[in-house]
Amino acid sequence: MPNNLIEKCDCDVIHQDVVNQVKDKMPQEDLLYDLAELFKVFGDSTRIKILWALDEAEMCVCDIAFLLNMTQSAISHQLRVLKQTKLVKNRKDGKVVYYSLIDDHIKHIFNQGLVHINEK
Amino acid sequence: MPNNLIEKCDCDVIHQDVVNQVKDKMPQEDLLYDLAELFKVFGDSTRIKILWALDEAEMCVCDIAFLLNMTQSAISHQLRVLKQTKLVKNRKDGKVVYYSLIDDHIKHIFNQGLVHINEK
DNA sequence: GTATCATATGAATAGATAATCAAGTGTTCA
DNA sequence: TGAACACTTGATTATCTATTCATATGATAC
Repeated sequence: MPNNLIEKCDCDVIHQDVVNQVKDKMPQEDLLYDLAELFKVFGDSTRIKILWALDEAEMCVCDIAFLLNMTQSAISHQLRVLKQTKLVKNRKDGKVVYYSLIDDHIKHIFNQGLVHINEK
Repeated sequence: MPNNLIEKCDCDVIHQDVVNQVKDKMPQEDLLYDLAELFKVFGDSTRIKILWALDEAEMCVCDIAFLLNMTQSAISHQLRVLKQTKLVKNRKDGKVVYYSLIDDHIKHIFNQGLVHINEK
């Protein structure tokens, strides 16, 4: 154990061999952080609904707000988040802005999540 | 539009046909809520790390705390969340509590997430 | 121009949450 | 029995976040 590290766990029963083995197999810190950030985006039912809806059809902000019975402002804020995460794109037609999905893996990730839920 | 509903969007350009079509295809509100709750659990890098680690090997609280350089208490709190979500289980051996994964879909969900990240 | 409409945005607020700290279980072992 | 240990738990706190409200932008139509 390097002595320049302040280890926060001072347990005696640590299984060093197992821990080292696992440590070697763990992905980069950054990658796991990015992964958590992605799931954080999915971790809100409003955004889940928006993504699910956009997987069915391209829609304008107004349509989504009406569909989910929420204010246009709330939807707009969430669409901003989804756009920053590169999950949705938009096109402008006059005053109206149409949103659609970028990534076609999304539904697959959702379905895998549902598998877990149905098994509980 | 049923007049007993307070619609929060009063736009004029709503594409009624599209909205209705999407509405029919949307899963139950509860299901999408549960799905968001699941992803919320994945939306924290500490929990992601714990789950990834436990996918490699069964470990005690102490091992995980040491591996992630966090306090045992913080890990214990997160393990509680993961247990409530039925993502991990534990067994007791004397003073030591060993945790392991329940669901083998988890890694698959993570890998799908990574596909999205790598495509950005 | 200006009125209207669809959307965006910034500030504010209420609610959620992750880590910390301190105290509590329950087990082992001397 | 009681000290030591692995872990849990409850309260607290700092931080984050989703919605709301008010206002801004940018396009259309008159």
